[in-house]
Amino acid sequence: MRNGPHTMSIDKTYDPAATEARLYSKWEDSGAFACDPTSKVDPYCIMIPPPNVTGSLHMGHGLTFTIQDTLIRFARMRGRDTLWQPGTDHAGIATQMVVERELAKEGLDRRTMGREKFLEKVWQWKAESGGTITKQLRRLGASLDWPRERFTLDPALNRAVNKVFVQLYNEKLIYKDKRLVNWDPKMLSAISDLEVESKEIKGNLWYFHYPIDGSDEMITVATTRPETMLGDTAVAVHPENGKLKHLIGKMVRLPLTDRLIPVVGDEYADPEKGTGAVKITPAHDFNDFEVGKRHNLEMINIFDKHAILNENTPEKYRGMERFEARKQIIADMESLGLLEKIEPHVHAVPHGDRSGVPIEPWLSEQWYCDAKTLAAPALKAVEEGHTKFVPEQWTNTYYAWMRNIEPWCISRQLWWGHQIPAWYGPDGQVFVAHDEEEANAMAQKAYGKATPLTRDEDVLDTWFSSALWPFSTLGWPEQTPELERYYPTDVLVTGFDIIFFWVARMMMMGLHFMGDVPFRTVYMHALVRDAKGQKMSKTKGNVMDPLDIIGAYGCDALRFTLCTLSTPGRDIKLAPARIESSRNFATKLWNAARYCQMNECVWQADFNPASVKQTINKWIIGETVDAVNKVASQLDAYRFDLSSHSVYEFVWNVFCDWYLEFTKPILSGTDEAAKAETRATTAWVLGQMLKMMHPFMPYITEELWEHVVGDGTMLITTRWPSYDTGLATKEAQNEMNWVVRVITAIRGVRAELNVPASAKIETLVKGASDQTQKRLATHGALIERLARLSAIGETATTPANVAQTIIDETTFILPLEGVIDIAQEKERLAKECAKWAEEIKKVEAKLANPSFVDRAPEDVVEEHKERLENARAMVAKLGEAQKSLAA
RNA sequence: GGGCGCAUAGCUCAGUUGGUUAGAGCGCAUGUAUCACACACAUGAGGUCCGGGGUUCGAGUCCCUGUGCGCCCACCA
Repeated sequence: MRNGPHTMSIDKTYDPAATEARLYSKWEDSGAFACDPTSKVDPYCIMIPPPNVTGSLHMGHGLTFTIQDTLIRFARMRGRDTLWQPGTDHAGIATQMVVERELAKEGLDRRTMGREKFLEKVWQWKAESGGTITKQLRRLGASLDWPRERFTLDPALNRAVNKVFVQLYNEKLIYKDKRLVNWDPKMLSAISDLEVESKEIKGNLWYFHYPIDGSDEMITVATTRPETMLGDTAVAVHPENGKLKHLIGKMVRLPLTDRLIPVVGDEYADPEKGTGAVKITPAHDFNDFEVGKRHNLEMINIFDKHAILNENTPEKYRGMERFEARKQIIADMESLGLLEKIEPHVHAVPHGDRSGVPIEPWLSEQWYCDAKTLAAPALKAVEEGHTKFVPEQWTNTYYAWMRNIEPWCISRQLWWGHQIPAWYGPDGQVFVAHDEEEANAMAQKAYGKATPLTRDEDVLDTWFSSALWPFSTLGWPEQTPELERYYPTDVLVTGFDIIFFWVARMMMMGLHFMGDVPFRTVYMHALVRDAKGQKMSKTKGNVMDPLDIIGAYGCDALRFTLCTLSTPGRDIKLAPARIESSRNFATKLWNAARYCQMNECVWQADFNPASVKQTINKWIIGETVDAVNKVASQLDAYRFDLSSHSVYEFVWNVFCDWYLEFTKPILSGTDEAAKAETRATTAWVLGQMLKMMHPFMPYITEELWEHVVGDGTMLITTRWPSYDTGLATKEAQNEMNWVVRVITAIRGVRAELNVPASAKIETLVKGASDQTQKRLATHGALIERLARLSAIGETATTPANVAQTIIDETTFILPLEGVIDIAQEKERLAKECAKWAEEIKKVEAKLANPSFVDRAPEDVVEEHKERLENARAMVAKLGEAQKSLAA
């Protein structure tokens, strides 16, 4: 009879843990995850957003990787040659901070260790903890092509980074500049604008008097940062400010210092703000820097890299930390009688997103990338539709940022990262080269002799190497078959929080170096929040660990839940109840499969769905085809919520609730031909369900595939169903819908009249058409079983005191005399009658409106007419039924 | 200051180019140990589609406006 593994009976309960461990290895070992660069079929590629190498899986990962895996599995089943490129990111600042913290526990400090020793430690740390995230990805069922795993600091990727750097430098798109940067005094590094987070701070506005030189007059300025006054080199007033413009050109004696500074006229000074006069500290404020440039002002840097006051400040303040200096200066100004007042003031203060400390605009020499130039083609590519955002509204966010893009500060004063490929000669001459050898050769040429060079100490912003990810992982700058085949990739799946950090920069670099966009579509998913909609955070204690959830409910339950909640434009509120219901869904499928096995519904490889004769089988095959197509088109539209819902509805509400119940009378009956056909159909439908569920719930479906099909194939690599839509017939659908309506109606009457579920009662039909007669002959046994009837008879007249329900032209009579409460039944009928009467009123009003009849499309009008007719018939029949009760 | 999103059942959310009686899950109520499944089955209750105005024969859906909530960017006088 049966052969292969499917002869093993399906256990009474599904054991996710055992299944997940076994099947993941089976898939991975079989090579199912691997792409085939030599293949002739269409490629499909997704680049993983590389998680931090030392990180561990959180719910945001859970979501993004579930979506990616769902897409990859779906594409794979549709016969595409899929590459889901795995890898991890070195995450410069984040990782360096983690390792520094670890070292601090041992009483070690990177500065005393030195660069080389420290980097050794970081690599060691990476070796120890770097596997965590990839192991966890496997637990999610992620079907990544593991042998192709890359790390952003791999030597090959370093070569790509250097090549890009050198070329952009030669094209003058990377340059060194001395200007204000966002300086993080804790990290002791410059950071980019994007790494700065504004935080609302309740501070003060201090009003200081500055004496005008050679007069008794004072000019008053307001500041939130008193300590910077030591670096003031001017006071600005608006050139048209009537009250203050007479001071332009005068000199001010800057208190606490001996310096004389000018009053300048500049439009930056807003007469409405503060006192109308503003102190100018060009070395410590971005706006003041611009004012300083316009007026050729001196720039006095008063901080060292720790934001401690330096030798450019009066001796008294030297060595003070910035906030300590602030207090002292306020006190000193007050004792000089130069503090006018203090006003409470709420303002935004920039903080380093990693260090959490206020950043300091600080004058230093850094490497910059000319993002404006690179952004132009990246903007155009989206405008022309070469890359599309889903949901579309993110396009605007992308545009807005790209159009106002500023130079990108790419150098970091860290050790962990790609060291900048620039070398300096003794005189400071710069040699930007692919490697030291090339730099030496350049120096030899420049100096006419071998000259020792020192390498730039800085490393590149992590996002610099991430920006190259879509092509560096494929082997660029080598012209590999992979690069040729998988670039541009199909879709990038990511959160909107890194649209600027990463998406925009991949676009810029991809277009510049590959001449094409890195991905055709960008799918932006939401943020995962807790059940109450709060952001998950350790401090709030509301973090849900995906691995805990997997342990408790199974991986498939978590994945399915995340998909169902993935509605575009809405954050995901992850409630345990939802995960539970997904787990229940998996159990439902499991039990349905058990039913099939118990009833010997055996998969037949040569089953032809067009050959079935039984209406229930024709019907379910049509429903299956519809469901498969619906799921596919919803997945194509990235509607994971709708597609998972469609799957759920079909499996539970169509297959389990109705079809399996329909099979029962046949499978326990005596018509062997019908039985055989139904068994084969059931197995076939179950197989199709496993296929359509597989992208969402890979484990349980693969496990059941072994039992149901058992021919040694793996579901992961089977083909997604594609059928002739002609398999769905309107007749079968109408007929089975009618059966469902009859059963539901009778059940409803029974329940409302409190007929015990165990009581089998008779029903009589009155006024049945030929079609209904025929249908009753076919499906009578089925209706009897599901509506718990003892028999279905016929009558020409309505007996007294019975319950009735009307389906189309037919009245179904439940002779419950003595059982039912007449008054209650009357009320039930009256209620239903009222509902239809309401409908009549509404539709009549519409049809009586001449402009509706004139202007609405004909079919809509026709439909309304039918509705009216139907409603009138219902009212008439219900009226009759009521009369029969009164008799 | 600039921009974006959301508001539908007690809760979480669907609702396609405007067109039957606005749907689902959870929760709730009632009943059921029925031979796949109590993580289940059956039946039911539950809605001012945020307020106001407009377009239209017809608006949950389109436009304007108001309110509430959330997010992004800019902003250290």
